[in-house]
Amino acid sequence: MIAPHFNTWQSVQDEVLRRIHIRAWPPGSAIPNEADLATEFGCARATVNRALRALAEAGILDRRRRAGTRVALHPVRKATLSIPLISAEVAARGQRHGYRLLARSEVCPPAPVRAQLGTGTRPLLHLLALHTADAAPYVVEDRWVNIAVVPEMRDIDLSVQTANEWLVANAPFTHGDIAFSAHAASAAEAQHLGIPIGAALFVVDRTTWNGAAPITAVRLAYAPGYRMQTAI
Amino acid sequence: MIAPHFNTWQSVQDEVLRRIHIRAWPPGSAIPNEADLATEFGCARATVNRALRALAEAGILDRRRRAGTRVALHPVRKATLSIPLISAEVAARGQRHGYRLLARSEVCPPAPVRAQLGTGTRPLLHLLALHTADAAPYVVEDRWVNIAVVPEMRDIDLSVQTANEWLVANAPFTHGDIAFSAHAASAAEAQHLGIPIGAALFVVDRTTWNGAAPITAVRLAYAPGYRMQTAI
DNA sequence: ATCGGAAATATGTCTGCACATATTATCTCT
DNA sequence: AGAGATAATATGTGCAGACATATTTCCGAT
Repeated sequence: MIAPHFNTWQSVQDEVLRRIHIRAWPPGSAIPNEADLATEFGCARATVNRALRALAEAGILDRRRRAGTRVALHPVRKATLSIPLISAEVAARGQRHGYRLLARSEVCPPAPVRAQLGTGTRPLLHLLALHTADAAPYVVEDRWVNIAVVPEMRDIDLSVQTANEWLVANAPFTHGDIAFSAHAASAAEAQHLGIPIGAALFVVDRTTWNGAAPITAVRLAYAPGYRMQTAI
Repeated sequence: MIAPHFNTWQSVQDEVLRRIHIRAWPPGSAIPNEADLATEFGCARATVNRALRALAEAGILDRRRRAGTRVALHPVRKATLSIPLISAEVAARGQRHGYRLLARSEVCPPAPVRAQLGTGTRPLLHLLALHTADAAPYVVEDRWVNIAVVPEMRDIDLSVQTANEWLVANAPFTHGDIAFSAHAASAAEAQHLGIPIGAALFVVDRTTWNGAAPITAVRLAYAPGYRMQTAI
């Protein structure tokens, strides 16, 4: 038998996937170690490592030092979805993005926002805006900005530039969290989106920090019909 | 000035992030090439490559051969969210998972499902099931299975094992797509979940293929209050 | 000027080697 | 038998060098 030859980490990855797929390596089973696979595949261990590491990142394999590599028992497939600017999102749909600032104030936020950001009773900049796609309401943006860490924002004309655009360009964040849910449209949301009260809205809640300092919390309520899609 | 020394790809990554943050390398600007950075950081080019590649995968950097590396202009942050089995999801919340098969039939699917799977007018296995968490309704599962590619499924008792559990163990998929949206509860969904008709439901639509052969299309309608959360 | 091919360049990746590190297995002493 | 120290092992990662590949730039022929 002639030993097949895999010289790229992609081809190694494909071969590993193939074996998992034909159940030569069934879920839960241990696969040979990197050194053995490298010998069998006729390539360097680093190449095998690259392939297996990528598969582990994708959730297909479980790897632990000394314990070896096994095929994930519960293949927790990971979907990666990109979080674009709303203007880019609308443009990608081939529509024209519009934006209107509906309200702006500096007030003490309600308890849930305070808890989320951890800013206590300090007043924050509160913004309410409507994004449109080809003049149709697209998403209502309800945002709280920790004005203490980005005081420059007080002087920005947010009727021409969206808060998010200014923030991504001027106040980068180190980390954040994002949550997706469904909510019934409030009276205000219904009015801005031109839909009945109680309609099902796709809602994205995002909070971002720069180190320990909270930057902003935003709730995006998308008009009915919105789908967030990705490949797995 | 003493040249700082970075010997792990993580530390290189941290330093690059730091420079992006302090705007030494502002959005859109090109950063030095790998060889120069390796010299400056006192490490191998492979180490710099590892760090920059990871940042590119995260959407922080844009890299192109010959053109070099630049800080992403529109930081399309990528969120990765894992798609667990529902039983694992419920268990992770510290609740007990329950499952009840509500209906099972082999019929020709409606047009949207036919279009999604591309199986034409061939009859498919249709399943309707309710998952519970600590006896409370959790999610309604509406699934179509391409029985032609997994005929063994005809003989499975799906009242004890969920269709998804059987499928992940016996009919692995090569790729798929997943979409998230919000929908108003239908009469049937409202009844099964014990909620009013028209309540806002978080809906996940997932379709999977094995190569060119469609395997299954499933719609998961979660009970109100469900949040899908991840870090960015 | 313009178009096409050649040169230059930055990233992509492979190799072979070494050592680090986490975790498991084993052995020893009580 | 049990607890704690010790060895073994698989993965994680670093390094130096080499070649591959995609793109851009440059230059010469028309």
